[in-house]
Amino acid sequence: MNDTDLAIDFENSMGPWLGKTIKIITIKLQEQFHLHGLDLTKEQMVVLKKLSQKDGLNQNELATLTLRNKSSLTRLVCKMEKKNLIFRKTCQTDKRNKHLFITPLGKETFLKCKPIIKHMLTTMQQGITEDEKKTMIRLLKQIQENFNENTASF
Amino acid sequence: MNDTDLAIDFENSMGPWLGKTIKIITIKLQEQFHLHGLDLTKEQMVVLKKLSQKDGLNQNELATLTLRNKSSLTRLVCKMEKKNLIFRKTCQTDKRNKHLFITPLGKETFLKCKPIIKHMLTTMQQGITEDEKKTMIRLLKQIQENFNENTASF
DNA sequence: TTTAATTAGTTGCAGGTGCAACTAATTAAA
DNA sequence: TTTAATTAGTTGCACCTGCAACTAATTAAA
Repeated sequence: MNDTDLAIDFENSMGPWLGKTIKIITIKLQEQFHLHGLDLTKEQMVVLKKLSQKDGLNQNELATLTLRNKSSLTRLVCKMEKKNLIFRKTCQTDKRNKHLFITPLGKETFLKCKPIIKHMLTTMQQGITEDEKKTMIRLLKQIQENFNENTASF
Repeated sequence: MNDTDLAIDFENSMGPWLGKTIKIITIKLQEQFHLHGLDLTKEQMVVLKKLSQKDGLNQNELATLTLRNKSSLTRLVCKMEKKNLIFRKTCQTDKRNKHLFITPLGKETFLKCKPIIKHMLTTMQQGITEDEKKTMIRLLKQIQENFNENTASF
């Protein structure tokens, strides 16, 4: 195996570009939350979003939905519970499960997030056509499938 | 402002798709490092990559290059120095600066990374044409620019 | 029915992250 | 030249993350 075989054209690969882009988006989003006086992280926002879509998910389901380790999720929801954004309720038919519910404060907070996120997504899409956006999403889905399919070799 | 105004079509927005994709990539990459017996994080790999491209960068330069807070970078390079992947050298002409250099072990480690990354990028690109890849990168660049340009309003 | 395996969630440990306050070194200004 | 402003890097604090070992509850198997 010579040097040429190992050479990677990083600049023409999607990986690094994806990484840099998501980093910028994350920084800007956090900046906006702070600027609007929202004491909220991106991760907490996603939890609020998921519970807004489907209240009462248990921790395991939410961890799977958000591609998060269950231990990570435990701590995330602990903090959100302390901040009174959500609350936990042990399932009575199966006491292992803890269902998560969004509180009125959580709902209110998420409502405040929405225009910020909307502005974010609009800014992000400047100079990009609807078709290009659809292409982008299609390609991202393809990448995700590539990794799901290749669980064995990858 | 009614409910319709606040509605966001998350599933047809690039943001969430980007977030999920990069998350999967990160998990898979870390998995591969571990499977190949490499005691290395994605972040440490990126540092090795940057120093391979340009040895002797100072911490400030490297922080900017990697879109990382300088305090975060301090800790990252501390750990990498302890693992003997890189070493620090205080600049003699300006003692505030600390230049970073890759060690032989660092070089060797990065060399071991390369085929893994290459495999990763190849897998990622399955079912995606060269043209589509170029489109994707162009759109990602556009998104990055959108945020750079709109620093004032965003 | 008693035991074994599985499942949901928690906790210790190690790592990555940003912000703000700090030190030390350098440069600019009074 | 003495003082003030700037710059590079570090550290405390708080947060997010995964792995592995753990508890408690439930289900399957002997």
